Amino acid sequence: MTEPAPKGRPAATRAHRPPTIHDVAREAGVSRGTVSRVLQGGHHVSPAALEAVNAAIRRTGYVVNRHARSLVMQRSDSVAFLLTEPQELFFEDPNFNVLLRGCTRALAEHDIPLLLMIAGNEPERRRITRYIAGGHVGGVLLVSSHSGNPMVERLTEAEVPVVACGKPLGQRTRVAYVAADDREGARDMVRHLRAAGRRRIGTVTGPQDTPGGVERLAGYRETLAELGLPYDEQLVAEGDYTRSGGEAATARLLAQAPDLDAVFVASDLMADGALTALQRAGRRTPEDVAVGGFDDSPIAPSTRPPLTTIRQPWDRISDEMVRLLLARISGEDPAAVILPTELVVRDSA
Amino acid sequence: MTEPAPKGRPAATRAHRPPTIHDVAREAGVSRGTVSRVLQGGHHVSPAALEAVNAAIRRTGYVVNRHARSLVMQRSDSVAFLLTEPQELFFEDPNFNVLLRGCTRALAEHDIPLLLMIAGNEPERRRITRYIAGGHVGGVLLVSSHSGNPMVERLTEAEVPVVACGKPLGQRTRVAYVAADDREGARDMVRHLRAAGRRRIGTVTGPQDTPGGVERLAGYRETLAELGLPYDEQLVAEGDYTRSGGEAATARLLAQAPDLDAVFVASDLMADGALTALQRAGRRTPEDVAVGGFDDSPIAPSTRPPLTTIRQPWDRISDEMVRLLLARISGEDPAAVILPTELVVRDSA
DNA sequence: CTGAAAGCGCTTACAG
DNA sequence: CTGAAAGCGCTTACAG
Repeated sequence: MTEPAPKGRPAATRAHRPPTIHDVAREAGVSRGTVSRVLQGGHHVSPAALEAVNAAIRRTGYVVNRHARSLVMQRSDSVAFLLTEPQELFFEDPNFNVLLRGCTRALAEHDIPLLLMIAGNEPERRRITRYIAGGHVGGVLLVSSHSGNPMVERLTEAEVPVVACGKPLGQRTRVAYVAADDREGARDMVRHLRAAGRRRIGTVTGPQDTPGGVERLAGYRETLAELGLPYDEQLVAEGDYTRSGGEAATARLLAQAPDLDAVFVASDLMADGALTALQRAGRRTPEDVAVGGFDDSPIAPSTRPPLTTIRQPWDRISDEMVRLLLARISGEDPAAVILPTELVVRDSA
Repeated sequence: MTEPAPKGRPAATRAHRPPTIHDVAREAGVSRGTVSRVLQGGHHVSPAALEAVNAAIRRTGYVVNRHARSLVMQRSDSVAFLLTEPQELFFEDPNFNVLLRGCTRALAEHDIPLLLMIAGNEPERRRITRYIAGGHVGGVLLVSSHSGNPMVERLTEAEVPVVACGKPLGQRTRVAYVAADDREGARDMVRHLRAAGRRRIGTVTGPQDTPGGVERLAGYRETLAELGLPYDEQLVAEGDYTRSGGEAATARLLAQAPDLDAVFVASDLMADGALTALQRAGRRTPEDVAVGGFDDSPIAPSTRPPLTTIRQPWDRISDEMVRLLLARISGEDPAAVILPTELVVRDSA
């Protein structure tokens, strides 16, 4: 007694409907309400009923219909990974990959799907704001380091739980975030450089409207003072977290302070550019000029020479971002989590 | 007359519900059915009603609730981007970024959310299969080049529309795919090398269980024959699409055929490794040994020297993958789309 | 502890 | 062309 297939039926329509809560209820000899209670954690359910339902679920291969659930619960079970950096950075910087990978994994462990959203321009930002504010997403993992990002405020206004990667700068509202201890990491690197006998230590900073840009420079300054080394503006150049930006900044440094014997570069990608600039200038690394990076990104082991750097604990950062977001979603107040970094010594310093 | 906020209300619950189809209907003075018909494309709706509804939508700021829609339509409006490559490759190879970025953009233009899924091992694959087969996804963009990937068959079995990037090898079922013209691209590169005066042209291939590995080698062989150059097994080494794999394969080539004066490397990442191997061996590029890559990946302009390579049209590939998938979802039969490549001449050859 | 019932927001035959 | 009504699969007070 098979029904004739309707003409032009879309490929997406399944021939046989997957089992519903109704099938499970019948199979287990209980009501749909009881099945639902089991699904919600099994509270207020007798052991016998619980067992019967679980067995029925197994037999039928039941999987909850998330659309139905989201509809009645008035919220989505998915999480957005929202990237608001310019797209070249996303292409170039392996850190984004690592973070995206880590968050996908951490969410998968909670069986939560990740929606990738990239907001490169204002129309995109508006579209995405509308989508998220429409309640299609349970929470947002926000990657946007530059100060004054309009998305932070818009999402907060829409009452969507948000956790940022890195402390959002220039925001009036308090937002939960996870960050590595940038300042302490910078201090470790400068101490390492000094311990290796360097005295004229320059730095290529990140953009000064990003937390990493500000904090790593602060750590550099503090440690210089602590070590009794003078702070010299000629020894500081600002980069933009790109490889070519790092190369250019290092070239400026070399022109301003030809006698430098070490440079702390605020990201590995920029440090790779610094290596190129030094080679171009005929300086050997590390013999003439030692180079220290930041991130321990996937490129660090394969630069020439391999990069001494500060490891950001990306897996832990991902885990904590997801943990904080789930906490926010279930009503907890925002919190900040700062994770320790680690010096990784290779050949460049 | 504000209600007291219930204690412990989850942050995700909105204070004021977004407008529903019901609000729009009331505002426009029509029934909910008519509003829905307008939403579905405005067929069988009088111009007056259509206008009234559209105005009401604008006034209320109505956005369709996708959960409700998916529930009643029995299918999801989202698309999965499914990655089944080993994760190191995802970290290292910028092509994945470019493709992911392109697909996110192309889907965004259709207002379709992208779910990122990474299946690194069998438990993951099972979990993801269950999720997708559960109907939580309207279709799948599959990135998996290695032959015999179990996901292809499982997804086809689950009757989920699939479009692959690159021709899936060793599958019994026919699956839609989009690919660059690997063979023709390889031919262009070998011709270019020969035109530059090279006679002992080696090649580092991709894995021979991937379409790119097989096709680019085939193009190499054909062109050698066409040019009257002998095919010499000592001139061929297999790589694994990683930078270090390319370096190792090139070192083998150098040992087997010390007199080679050019090498066609089947990916830019491996070509970067090849550059390192050559430099280690004291060979200058391009003076002693010319190097041609494949991909025109983001790293190509910044290798040393900048890489001459074959451009894969990633934006078009993304567009076509999304177009094909949408066609599949609306019931069309699978198709294959082959896109032309382009020689990009820089300094390495 | 458990069942019956209402309702989440939408789409779609079915009559008119 | 249009409205009333049923129903998608689930959750959750409300009675018992």
